Amino acid sequence: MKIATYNINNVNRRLPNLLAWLKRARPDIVCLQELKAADEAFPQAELRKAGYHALWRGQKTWNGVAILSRKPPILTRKALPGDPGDTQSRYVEAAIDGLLIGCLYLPNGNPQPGPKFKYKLDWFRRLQTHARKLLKSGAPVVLAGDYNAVPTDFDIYSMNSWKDDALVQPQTRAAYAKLVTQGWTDSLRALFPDKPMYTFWDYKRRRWERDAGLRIDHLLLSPSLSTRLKKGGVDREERGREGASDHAPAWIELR
DNA sequence: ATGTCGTTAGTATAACGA
Repeated sequence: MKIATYNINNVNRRLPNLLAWLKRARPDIVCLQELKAADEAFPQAELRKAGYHALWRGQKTWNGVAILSRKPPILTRKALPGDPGDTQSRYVEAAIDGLLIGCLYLPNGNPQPGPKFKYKLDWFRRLQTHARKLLKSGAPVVLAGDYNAVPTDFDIYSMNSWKDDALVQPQTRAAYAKLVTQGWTDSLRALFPDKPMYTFWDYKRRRWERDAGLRIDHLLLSPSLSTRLKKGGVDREERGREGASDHAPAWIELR
């Protein structure tokens, strides 16, 4: 079973890229982030035609998450618990084919310090709480998405112009590490301990051309799934295509 | 400090988020 996460950076603008990639990569399940589309603007019909069911929580202009799947999904959550006042569309969760899939878009948090960074850390804490409950349930869980967290200096081409960025701050890294040490497996790092495995290249300053990337999209596996991890990768070539998102799809295959 | 890309408000450009 192939599971992918892809920050699509506007699902309607990138729809041709998305459809072409789905055809090439043939994933069974895809977590999408940054739909940047209201619920009613989600391209459900086109994706259905391409063979995918979808569950989504959209939002005009910003955020928005979706889960695509070849088999019909069962919605389990449309928001991360812990703050009923949080109106941003950043989490959707579903049961598909014996798995529980959490699709998340963690806040960027820039500029830091400030209210946006506080929101990021608060959101991270809520994710830790929810993730701990999922682990305790014993269910086979994949938590996939754009974490907006660079786990270590090895996950970035250079720290020089990112020192003050929310993605690399010690608090961000500590929050990610604390989450993983609950018992999750960072699949791509587990499969490739010696390769950076970047998933994002900023549009600015020719960062794609220079391979100045960051690894911020992650697929975390609960213990029962970590033993089923067979293959994984990043479809880097998607980042180089015409009209591409600034992220590339990251994927795994489970036995 | 800057870079890029796209959206929004609201009609030309500036601000904003990522």
